[in-house]
Amino acid sequence: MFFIIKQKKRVHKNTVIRPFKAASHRHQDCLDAAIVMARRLCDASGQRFTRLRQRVLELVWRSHEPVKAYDILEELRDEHGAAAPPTVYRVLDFLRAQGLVHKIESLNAYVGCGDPGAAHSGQFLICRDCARVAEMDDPELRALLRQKAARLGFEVDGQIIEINGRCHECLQQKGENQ
Amino acid sequence: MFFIIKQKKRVHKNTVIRPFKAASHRHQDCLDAAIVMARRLCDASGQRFTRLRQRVLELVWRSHEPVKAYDILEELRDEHGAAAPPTVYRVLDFLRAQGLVHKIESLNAYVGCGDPGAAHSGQFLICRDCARVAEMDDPELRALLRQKAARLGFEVDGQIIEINGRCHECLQQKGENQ
DNA sequence: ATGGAATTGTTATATTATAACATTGTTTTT
DNA sequence: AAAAACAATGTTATAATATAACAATTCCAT
Repeated sequence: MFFIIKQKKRVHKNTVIRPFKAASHRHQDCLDAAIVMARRLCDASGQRFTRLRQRVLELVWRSHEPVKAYDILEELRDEHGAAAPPTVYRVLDFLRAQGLVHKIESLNAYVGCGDPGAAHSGQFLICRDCARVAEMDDPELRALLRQKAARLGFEVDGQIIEINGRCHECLQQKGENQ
Repeated sequence: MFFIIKQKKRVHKNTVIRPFKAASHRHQDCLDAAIVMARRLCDASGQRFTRLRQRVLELVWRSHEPVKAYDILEELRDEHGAAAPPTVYRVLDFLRAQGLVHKIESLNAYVGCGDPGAAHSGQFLICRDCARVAEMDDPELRALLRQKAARLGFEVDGQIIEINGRCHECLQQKGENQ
């Protein structure tokens, strides 16, 4: 008797959560998507997605480069008079708690999360030429890390991974300039 | 014809560069070793291992917990009158450039490197109970990271890995207290 | 000993972040 | 609808981290 086992072709789960987008991409779409998702998530979890919170999230998503807290602050001041550091940091803390925003520790700056909802601490690729940031959330990487730590008897409950280097586009440009 | 291939037992290269030491360890030995290595390295590379630099390195190695720049500053002031932030930051920059000290980005704090000489940006395990830090430098981990990044066309030239969790000792204690 | 380079000192200020309490806004209860 | 309870934001002050710019000192090679 035979069992024909259909070998499931290993689906390559896409671990790229926030890719390096082509220069030509319609960034407004990124922004819109982020806001829609944020609203949905907040609704679902009973949190209030206030005007201020939305505005800060928009500012974080203004580009694919990490944004500094004090840059956000300055924008808010231009737009709406008041605003002091706690305003910004409180909102950033809120957005981080919801998984909508990540902090890049090595830059003291903030980026929008490409896949909020699935709580995670991603793995960031930081291009030193264009300053943009991509985000991965790779299970293999996480697993290996956990395994290596376990060898020392260490129990992982969070990881910060920030990789510096050059993105595809900048590498190409470098090639052209030679 | 046969070839007998002696399967080389995979030597498990020790990737732990700075372990969690038992509470009972003679810490003076850690400190002494660090200073000796530092002097040797500086001699070899024609750098000056001055009194100040040595003193700061000693302060960084005072324990296995990361040390804050301003704590070092305070110590220096107690000992020797003057001293201002630039003094400390300059020395820390020097020690980092020599690979003698690492900065833990997520803590804004500094730890001594367990294996200076071999230039590297290690992988840090940070215990959230006892605050101590261990350092690994695992080639597999580095390779996987590089490989995953390469899939996105990203060329890695440095990584920051800081893992939060609980060290072996603290896990054991937690067990006892239950 | 002297000129040049490296190191350290000094003063001022920039950058990043939080504490503590007051006010306003929103929801729930009555 | 008024009041109570809570969440969010405003406001003031200050803490914590880090660098710029220039002066003084120390060290080393000649």
